Amino acid sequence: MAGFQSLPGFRDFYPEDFSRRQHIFRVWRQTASAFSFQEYDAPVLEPLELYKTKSGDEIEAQLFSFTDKGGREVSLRPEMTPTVCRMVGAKAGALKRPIKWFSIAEFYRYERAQKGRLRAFSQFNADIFGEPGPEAEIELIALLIQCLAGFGLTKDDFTIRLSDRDLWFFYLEALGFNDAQSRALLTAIDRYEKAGDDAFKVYTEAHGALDAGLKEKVLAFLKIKSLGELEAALAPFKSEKLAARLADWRKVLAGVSAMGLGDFIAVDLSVVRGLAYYTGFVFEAFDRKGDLRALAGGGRYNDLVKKLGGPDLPAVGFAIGDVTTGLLIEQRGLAPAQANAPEVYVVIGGAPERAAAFADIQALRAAGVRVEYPFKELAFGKQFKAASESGAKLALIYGGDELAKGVVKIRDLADRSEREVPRNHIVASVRTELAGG
RNA sequence: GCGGUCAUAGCUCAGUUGGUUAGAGCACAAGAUUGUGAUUCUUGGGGUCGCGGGUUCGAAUCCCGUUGACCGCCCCA
Repeated sequence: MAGFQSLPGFRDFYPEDFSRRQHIFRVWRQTASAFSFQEYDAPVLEPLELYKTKSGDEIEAQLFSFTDKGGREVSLRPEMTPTVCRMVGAKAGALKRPIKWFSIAEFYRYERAQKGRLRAFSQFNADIFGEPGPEAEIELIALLIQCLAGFGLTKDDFTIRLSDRDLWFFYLEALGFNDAQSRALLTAIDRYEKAGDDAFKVYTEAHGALDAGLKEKVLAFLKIKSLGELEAALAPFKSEKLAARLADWRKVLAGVSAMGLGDFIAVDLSVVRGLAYYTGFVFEAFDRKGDLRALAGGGRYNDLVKKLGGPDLPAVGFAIGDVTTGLLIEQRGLAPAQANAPEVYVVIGGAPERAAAFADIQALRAAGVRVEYPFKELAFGKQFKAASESGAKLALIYGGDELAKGVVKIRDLADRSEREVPRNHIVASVRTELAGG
């Protein structure tokens, strides 16, 4: 056993693990491109103050933060949102709207590792800046769905729960709660699913007993699971704010349905995300079977760019983690097999044939074909075994008989058929064969 | 930060009330097999039993500490 281990919550990516993660990244990147999002990246190390400004001083306990040799207080990035807000904020005037950006990056949090939660993990982040209307939510929710459906996951595997922090605030205001009371109630609502009635303790300790009738209304609102129920619940109120929120809800749900993704989305007002910086719609993606933690989460954060020193710029965004996504893909048997297997395995008769084989191997590789061959001289039987185990589709046979005739034998390793092709056409012949011939 | 379970080969694990040189399957490597692959057989490499200390004539086994993994709580950007 080696004297050193990786740090807790950090992972080594052996080739098999790496290719699993690459598959996840590939799907995310292709999907984001299809939605016409632009990729960016940023520093792994940022000023500690950036995260304290966004999340408060308490966040430091959960950061990989330290003082650098120049005396600067710094932190490994725990998330992308503050960074991307800074980047967009700095050049907001020069960027074409809508600003649709994504990134795939590794993040670091000083927390106790658990299933689906590590200290170093990767996330796909997608954000839209400069669009105040629900069109941005439609675009992002569709992207989120496709980022999971792209693995072969279906509406039976995951669901998007949609909620709305502003709607909650306006509703609680209409019921007569003040701002501080509403905030305490949202905390209770966030924990209600897990803690039940105990969730209201924080509220009652700070603001006194909660009127039974009002509590019932809050709980009824929390249990709303459809647009129809929401409309009915809001009907008695004559609030313009509530009417405007309802109009946005109709647009989002209609837009997502028109894309054929309506089955993936569920109205669920019990999701409020405990994060104070969200200002409107919030949404989370969950494993349907419920034995994994959240797959993805996001929402609208219209005040954050300004808070971090930029212009007043509306924004919506979400993030998906690689850890939980990987677990779900694994559980559903959707992991790809041998993603980077060679396409061609070259079987070489002996030393005299090696030079000819090398010339063609290099020509094929330069043409982009994935080619493998044995380093040492081996019996034909062993080479065919190795070819088969490599996962290659084709074997090219460079034997004395073939080279004397100026040909190469191509063997299809799946159906075991063979044919001879002229050596000077080898690249074109292999391409045709790989294309399905 | 708190509580629980666990740690033996690359992987999955066995290992008696403490007793000689710590085992199996899989995986890996070589040979049987000098022009055709999934079988079979033979052989081989690989472990200071997570690490440190203690008890004992003797520790993988018992005790203490420590590190790590997993599960739950807190938190979850």
